[in-house]
Amino acid sequence: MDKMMEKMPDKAPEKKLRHSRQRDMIYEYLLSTREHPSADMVYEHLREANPNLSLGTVYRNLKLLEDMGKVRRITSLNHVERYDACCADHAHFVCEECGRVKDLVVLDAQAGRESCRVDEADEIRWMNVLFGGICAECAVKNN
Amino acid sequence: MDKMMEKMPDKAPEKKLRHSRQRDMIYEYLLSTREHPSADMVYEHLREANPNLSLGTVYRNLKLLEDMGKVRRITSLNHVERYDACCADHAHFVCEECGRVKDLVVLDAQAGRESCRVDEADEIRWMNVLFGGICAECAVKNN
DNA sequence: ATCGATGCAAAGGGTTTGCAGGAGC
DNA sequence: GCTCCTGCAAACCCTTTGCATCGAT
Repeated sequence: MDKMMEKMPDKAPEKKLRHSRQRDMIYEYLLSTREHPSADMVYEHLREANPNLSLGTVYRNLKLLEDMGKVRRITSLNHVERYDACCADHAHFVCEECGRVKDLVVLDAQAGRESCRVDEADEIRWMNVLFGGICAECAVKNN
Repeated sequence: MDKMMEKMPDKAPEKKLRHSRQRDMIYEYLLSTREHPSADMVYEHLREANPNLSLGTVYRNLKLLEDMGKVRRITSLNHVERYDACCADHAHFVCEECGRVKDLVVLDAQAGRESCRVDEADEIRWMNVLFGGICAECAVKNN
């Protein structure tokens, strides 16, 4: 039905990566910001210093970085993926109004898993905890 | 940046809904299944009995039902939204391989919220807890 | 010299929308 | 009969991809 990821059971042929300036820039930007940018936000930001960077390159490298486990994708709002360089277990809060994404500290990720009673036969590879609502800043603006 | 939801602070003009056979069918199907169908899956299913149903109608009604709070949207995998008629707090597990979405009982949703230390100034309207991995069925198939 | 990475632009694919005709009330 | 709703198809928009060229090793 959907064409899901076609990963072989964890032993992909893995062609070797070559070094690339663009990939470095993208990863460094993700490390430096806490705004959880979308591909387009990354593109717009880096393009200032690098006018002929292409959006396709941003997408390709974000996917590579994700496969390498250096970046994670937060499925957010309105069909736009947002990216985060920090891969530790933590949750997010999205504001429905301004789209801002905030990090949340998860006190006990293991407890979170357990509290959801995941079937032991299902293998969990990741968890994504997302809260939505109106952030303090927007609430003030709306008064 | 994104064109977020344009909801007035909770008192939208709200034009009155008229009854519609299509909307009933869609909602009833969502109530009857536990497979968390995408818009397209709803469309394909209902089209068997109703050959000139249109996909646009399915999307429009899913959005209406969501606004009415009768249906919730689970942001899932690969940019496909999936829908669920049950609006109680519960979590989901998506299989990366077959795309199946399973319901999880959340033992204590309030504890879940608290364990993530959401800023008190941010107003939470919903939460979405999603686990991903390989479901038992696919693990067997891959052996 | 090889082969991965890039830029560009076109194609994909899920979702939304404009419009004319049809259905609820 | 006034509006909302529907079907159809085109438009949208984020993301992916084909291709010729560039660049890392």
